[in-house]
Amino acid sequence: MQERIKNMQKNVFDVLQERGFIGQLTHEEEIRQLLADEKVTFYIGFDPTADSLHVGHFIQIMVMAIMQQYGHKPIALIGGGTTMVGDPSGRTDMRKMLSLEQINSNGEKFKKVFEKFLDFSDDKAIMVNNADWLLNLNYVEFLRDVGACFSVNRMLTADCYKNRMENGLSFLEFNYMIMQSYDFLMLYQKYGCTMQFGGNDQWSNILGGVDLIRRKCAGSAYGMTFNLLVTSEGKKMGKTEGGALWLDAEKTSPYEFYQYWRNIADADVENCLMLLTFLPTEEVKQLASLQGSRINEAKVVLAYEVTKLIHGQEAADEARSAAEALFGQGEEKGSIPSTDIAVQAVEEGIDITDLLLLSGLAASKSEARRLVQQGGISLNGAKVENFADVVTLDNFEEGKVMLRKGKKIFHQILLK
RNA sequence: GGAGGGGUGCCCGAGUGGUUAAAGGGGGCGGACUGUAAAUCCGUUGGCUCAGCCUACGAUGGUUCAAAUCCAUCUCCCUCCA
Repeated sequence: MQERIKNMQKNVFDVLQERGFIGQLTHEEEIRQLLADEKVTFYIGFDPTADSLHVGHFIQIMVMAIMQQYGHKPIALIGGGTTMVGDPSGRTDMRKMLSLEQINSNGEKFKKVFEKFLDFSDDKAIMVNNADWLLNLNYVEFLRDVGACFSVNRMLTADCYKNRMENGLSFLEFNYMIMQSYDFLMLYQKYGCTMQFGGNDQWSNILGGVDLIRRKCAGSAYGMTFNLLVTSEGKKMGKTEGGALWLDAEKTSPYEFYQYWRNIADADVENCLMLLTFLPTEEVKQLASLQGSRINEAKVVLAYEVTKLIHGQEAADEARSAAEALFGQGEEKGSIPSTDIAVQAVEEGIDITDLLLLSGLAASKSEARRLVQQGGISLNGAKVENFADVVTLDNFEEGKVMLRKGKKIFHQILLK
């Protein structure tokens, strides 16, 4: 807490820069100055394309939270309107079109997450949905009013469109940039929002809005982008077997979530601590400087802190003790992923392959067989030698059996 | 609307009548080594009642003893022209 108060005196711009958030800026000096002198209203947009947010979004949320700590006012924009169009940025093919119902239900889930990280009381932050102004636009009116301000020639030079020139780009998607630019204009007029932030991939969309505000209102607006979460090798982070690393506990369990960060590469520890936790910079530097296997201590802190932010202290504690139990010494308690099985199913004996299938450790029997043949499966700590092995009640201790796949994936089967 | 090119396994991409469950690469998974790291090496990567069978090369129908490969129709995409 003292740390935070001390930080208060610093310019939030410097904090963001020091922590490695900042990517590109439209006007570096002006932005820095404004953030130091004024209470700035800024926005970040989130398109509800899935039923949960993921780590990429979390960085943006961190920025909003930090900005708010320093007295600035975030607008969390839910892209109920823009999702109807679909952002082509960073994509090689067109997005699947989502139904309005789907978009709305996703948007509701996003809302809940924002409420967890931002203080919306007393107008300290607001949440808006661009469906409110985009869905009922009059086409011709809009074209004359806003469309006239965009040069197709210039739009085509934008990176996000350039790489779609080969694979094709529909007119629908081509309009995305205009939609997002219009959002910024709306928020500028309605809430005095003068800054838009986003991931690096949003650069051209943000520029579009800055330009539009200048043309329509002769106003000054600014944009800033943040580095995407990538590994030291430049690969996108936050990918798991199941796709993205989701923030929703239903889609990525706290234990899996914890393990993801616990297993991060050495070289990425500092960056992740800076971007994904509120730990003071000095502490992060110190943790990241640990040498050799001691760097694992930093990974534990990272995993614990991030899990705590997303899933709460209790879930973080459970995930940590589960990990300690499985990988080291420690009482076995906590949240190891598990599957229930009926007693009668086991009484007659169940094939190990079926059990692997049931637990989700293998996607097919062939895969299960392969895993066993390659020595990748163990049951209660003993390697399974034969894929024809049958698991019976004798294998259960206190109503459960522990399966392990590979070195790090554990799964319990609970008798029911 | 016209002319041309193309749709192959998770992705990229070879393959133009049989020996092709389909080269090669990427990614994934497992193993070895380690620190629950990285790098490296080895193996594996459609399914099943697994040395046998089934399903697969955009879709449907056809030619053939035999088709991802030939023909027809449809469909989607790309390039150029309008």
